[in-house]
Amino acid sequence: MTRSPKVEAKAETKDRKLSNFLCFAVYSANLAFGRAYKPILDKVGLTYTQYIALIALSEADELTVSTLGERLFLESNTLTPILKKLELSGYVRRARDPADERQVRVSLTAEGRRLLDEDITVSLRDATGLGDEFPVVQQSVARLRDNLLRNTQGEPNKA
Amino acid sequence: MTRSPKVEAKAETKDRKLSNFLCFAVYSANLAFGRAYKPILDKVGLTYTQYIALIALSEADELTVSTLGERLFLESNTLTPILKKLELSGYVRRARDPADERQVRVSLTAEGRRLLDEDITVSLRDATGLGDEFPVVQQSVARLRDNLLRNTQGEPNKA
DNA sequence: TCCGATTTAATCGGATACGATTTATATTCA
DNA sequence: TGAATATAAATCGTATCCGATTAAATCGGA
Repeated sequence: MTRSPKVEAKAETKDRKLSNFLCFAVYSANLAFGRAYKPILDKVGLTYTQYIALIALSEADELTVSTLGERLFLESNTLTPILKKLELSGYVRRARDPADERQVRVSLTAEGRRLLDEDITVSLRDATGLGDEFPVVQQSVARLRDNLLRNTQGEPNKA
Repeated sequence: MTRSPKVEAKAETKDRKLSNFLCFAVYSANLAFGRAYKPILDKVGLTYTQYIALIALSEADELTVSTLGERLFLESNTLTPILKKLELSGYVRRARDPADERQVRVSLTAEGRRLLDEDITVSLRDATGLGDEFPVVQQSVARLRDNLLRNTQGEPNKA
């Protein structure tokens, strides 16, 4: 009943299914989240990423673009256009820091803070169907992210 | 030691921190995966999404664009440009189905199959740092995705 | 049979991601 | 001081995502 190495190799090949890929689970779950938020955010004229940026700002105001980017894992090339739209929508203020004109400080407007206080996405907590597992999954995925970033950072062409 | 409702409400407000958002965890983990794959996929001239599409095709060949889209949770508006690039790269074949000219059948080329057989992303399994938890997290995230899609499908303006 | 309804891809416009570059400001040190 | 360096944000080109529409092929009922 011992399986030969050849059979095991073949079994491994068989295992390469989409459903076995953690990256695909995360990829498709992210798409699902975006679609779940869409109808809710449409009502306030926000996109998914814009909403996430607002949440980041609710934690600490007057952040620079780079600091905000560190929290969101994004850089100015992605963030700047998003913040400009949020400014145009009236949810955010952008202003050059007088002490260092290179930096742009971003903060919520009263309108932006009011929107976040409404907590428009409460209903989605149930939609995840995770129940008590919710915080566990959250922790696992966050840890996964941190591990990936740490273990693949700065070794672009190792082998 | 009983906390007043006001205190609990304040605690809930505090909970609305970025790190506590499951959607943000998934969002940022997806970014992290994309960055982890980038240096590996650059060597074979593929993008993250293109690679995921190839994996879906490795399971079943001669899929129509819609069927492939069902597995990837994407539609032709996103998939068509990706498949055209994969065809241009030589990893995929696209052909109208003679039995129904509306449909386009997609299949791997020998080159595409050879690429998948190399299993170029083995090294990333360690980078997740999840160890034995790997399949558990995968299942949880997949379940999260399925729940979200099921619980938010077709009720675009419920309340 | 034939024409309207349906189905399938493809197209188009807007909004991210992101590598690479550019611009403006600040710092450093010879 | 002032030229080289460094830093922060913005810009640009490419590749997704996705809602809406279009074009082509098929189906279905009178």
